[in-house]
Amino acid sequence: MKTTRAKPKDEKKPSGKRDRNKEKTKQQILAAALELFRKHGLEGTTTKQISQKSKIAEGTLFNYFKTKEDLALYFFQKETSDLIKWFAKEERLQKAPLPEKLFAIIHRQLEYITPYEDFIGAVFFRSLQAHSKLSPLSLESQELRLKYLRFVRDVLQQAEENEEIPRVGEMGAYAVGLFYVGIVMHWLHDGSEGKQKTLALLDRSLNLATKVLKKGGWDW
Amino acid sequence: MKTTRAKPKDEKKPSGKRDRNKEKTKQQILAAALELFRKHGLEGTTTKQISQKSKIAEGTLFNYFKTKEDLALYFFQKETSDLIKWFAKEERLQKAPLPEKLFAIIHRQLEYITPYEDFIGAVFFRSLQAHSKLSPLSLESQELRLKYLRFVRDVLQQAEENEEIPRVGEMGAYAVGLFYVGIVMHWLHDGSEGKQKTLALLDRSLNLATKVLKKGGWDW
DNA sequence: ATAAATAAATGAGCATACTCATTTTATGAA
DNA sequence: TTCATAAAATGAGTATGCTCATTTATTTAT
Repeated sequence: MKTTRAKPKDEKKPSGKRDRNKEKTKQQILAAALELFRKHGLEGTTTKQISQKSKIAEGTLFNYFKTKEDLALYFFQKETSDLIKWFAKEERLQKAPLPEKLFAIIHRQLEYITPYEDFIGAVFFRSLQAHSKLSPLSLESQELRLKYLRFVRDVLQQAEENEEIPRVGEMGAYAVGLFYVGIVMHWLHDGSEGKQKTLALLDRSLNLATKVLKKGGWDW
Repeated sequence: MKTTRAKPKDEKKPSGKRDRNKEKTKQQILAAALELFRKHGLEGTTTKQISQKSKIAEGTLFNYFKTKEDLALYFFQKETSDLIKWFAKEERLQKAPLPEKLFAIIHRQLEYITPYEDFIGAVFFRSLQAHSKLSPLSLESQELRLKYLRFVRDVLQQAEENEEIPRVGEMGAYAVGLFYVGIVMHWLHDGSEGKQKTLALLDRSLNLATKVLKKGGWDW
């Protein structure tokens, strides 16, 4: 095996063009879809438009993504993984007190989704639902949630170790996640300039929660 | 005006048959839809099936409900109004301490949705999203949310007046609503016999929350 | 009772998410 | 280079949610 001519750039696998094309096509689709979703929202974007903009046949789209929602879900996958990467680099933030950390994290998430407001309104809540066999989102969205919860749990664990807060364990991460859902809900309704109201709410509630936690009584 | 013959049963408006038929048809549709949603879920039920079962033409369905989701939303409208009626009759419960009240309320909600689990999985979260102009849910679901929040606020207000808890105001209702969302999320994932785990979680968290609230530090 | 006006029902037709049998393209072997 | 095989692209076809011009049923006026 691996007999014939040597290729200019060495590659682990004898294949090449195929994989490269595949990846390129996938990226084309994602770029086109995100652009269209941002401009016209989820329902306002047809798979035909996406495939045209990606310069592929309509059928091809479904070789890459099982459903249009799957495609939309990719946005949240990227959002989550970008968030985690970003946080890993923010050294100053790592040492900040917990409420500041959480504020920065959620604030960044809100900034990230800002250009996609309409789209988010239509998809965010669906991205939460898992299981229901009929929904094609099930498995992937499940994984996504877990990834996010793990990230939050790590942040909280650090605060536990620093004795900033008592033990909150898994449930703490779950609570923060739910809190985030509530914040996004508020954010979607928030008509104030620059969504100030949501940011104020975010700040107040995080401080309150931390104060309450510090005060103890968390005999879970 | 109002000249001609007198009708046997006096009616405010001269009309009659039309309104009665309309109401009957609406009820037929709702009954058929709920039955099918329960059996086959939301996606598993076609509008054709619903109209056949309702003995109407497919187009007629859309004279009564703008979209299939609208039809699904009716379930939650009924759930909420049934809940409110139920609570109004539960005199013993009215006098119970807050955590017990909230437990009973949420527990009843969970029991109500139990036969529709698959369906709920697909629709519950969508019913939360408002606004997004594209979603036909917007207005009605908004109203529904407000109705529920008002109900919870009243329950909390009573607890405030009895000095069971400090003032929590609007935000308290919002928090309970969000908590309910979290519970439903947990419930959907809960594979334990009779959803015991969710019920245990419900109990524990309500007690904890009340304890924390009583301890004070709620300088919102 | 009859006709005019209005409301409701109808179903053919449309748009679109998605499928699948067929065609095209890339790969490895001879 | 040539062929056989496997992967990927294709687009006509399908199912379904929903629209709308037309038909049918009910009410009001004469």
